[in-house]
Amino acid sequence: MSTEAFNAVLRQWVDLFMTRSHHDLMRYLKTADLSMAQFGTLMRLFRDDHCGVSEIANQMSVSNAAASQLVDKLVHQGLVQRTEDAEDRRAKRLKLTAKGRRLLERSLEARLTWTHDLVAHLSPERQAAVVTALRNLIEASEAMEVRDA
Amino acid sequence: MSTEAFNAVLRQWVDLFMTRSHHDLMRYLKTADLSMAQFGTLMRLFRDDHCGVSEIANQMSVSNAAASQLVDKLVHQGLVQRTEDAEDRRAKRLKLTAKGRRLLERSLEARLTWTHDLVAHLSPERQAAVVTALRNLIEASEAMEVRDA
DNA sequence: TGATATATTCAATCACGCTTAACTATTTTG
DNA sequence: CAAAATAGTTAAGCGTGATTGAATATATCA
Repeated sequence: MSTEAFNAVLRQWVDLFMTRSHHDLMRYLKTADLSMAQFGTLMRLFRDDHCGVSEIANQMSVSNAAASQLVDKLVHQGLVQRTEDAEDRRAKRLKLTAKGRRLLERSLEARLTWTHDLVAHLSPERQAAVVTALRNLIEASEAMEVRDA
Repeated sequence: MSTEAFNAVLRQWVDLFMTRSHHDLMRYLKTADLSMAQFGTLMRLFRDDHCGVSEIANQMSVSNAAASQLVDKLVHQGLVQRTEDAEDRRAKRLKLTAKGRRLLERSLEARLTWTHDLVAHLSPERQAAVVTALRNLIEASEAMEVRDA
């Protein structure tokens, strides 16, 4: 057992999650009129605000110019706030607005539509076990360094 | 506790998973030269092969014409097999090729890069608990009806 | 100070994917 | 059997988003 089983089951779960939630995400992005790169940008800012345009470019695997345009649209939509960085005035500091945060939260919600009935298929004991296990997983994830580029 | 806690922790996990794995997926799709819709199509076929063009269109929220073009590209890349349906000769039957399946599997792998060190941050007992819990989750998911459009 | 590197934006261009509309082939219906 | 509906493909046009190459402003270094 151990590592292999752990990775295998994690993989299986991700696989299942992705195949089931992809459709919902696509529909949501279409109604919200967001490109995948824009959505990724919002997610990046959700995780960590203090972030410049170059970092977005790197994150999304596009050019700096493209990232600049992309951010510009998000700013015009009122989803992102763009201010000068006081310490390095070449750089901009990007931040989600309250509106942007709300939109992102709804998108996560959209990916979970299919799980609404999931709880009914699990006994209370199993539900509790899942909750504990996921909490441990989350805790462990947060303990890890956030990988960069 | 119960349902609310269950949904909350599931949501939190999905949130974390998405924000961490999005970058890896983007990079992978870029190197594999796949659009998000193409990737979604592969995932759809991974879940269930016996599927026509219209269903892809519905799944991806695009027109039939767009789905047809999209599928055509995947066929030319050797990722999807397109054959006539023997029972209804108007329809086509789409299926992943071995190559398509491999590509999709690697893409799932790409999304799990960041979890490679995760196991080190969990005690063996907790690892075992996670494995059990996820297996239950997977089992429950598979017991559910697959939602359609 | 002068030279170089970094962060971002602007402008022009280009390519890709989507949409609509027309068309073929097959099946179903009345 | 004729008419209508269904499944899919093809073609033309369009819009969005990406790239490259400059331009601008700031920062760092020798």
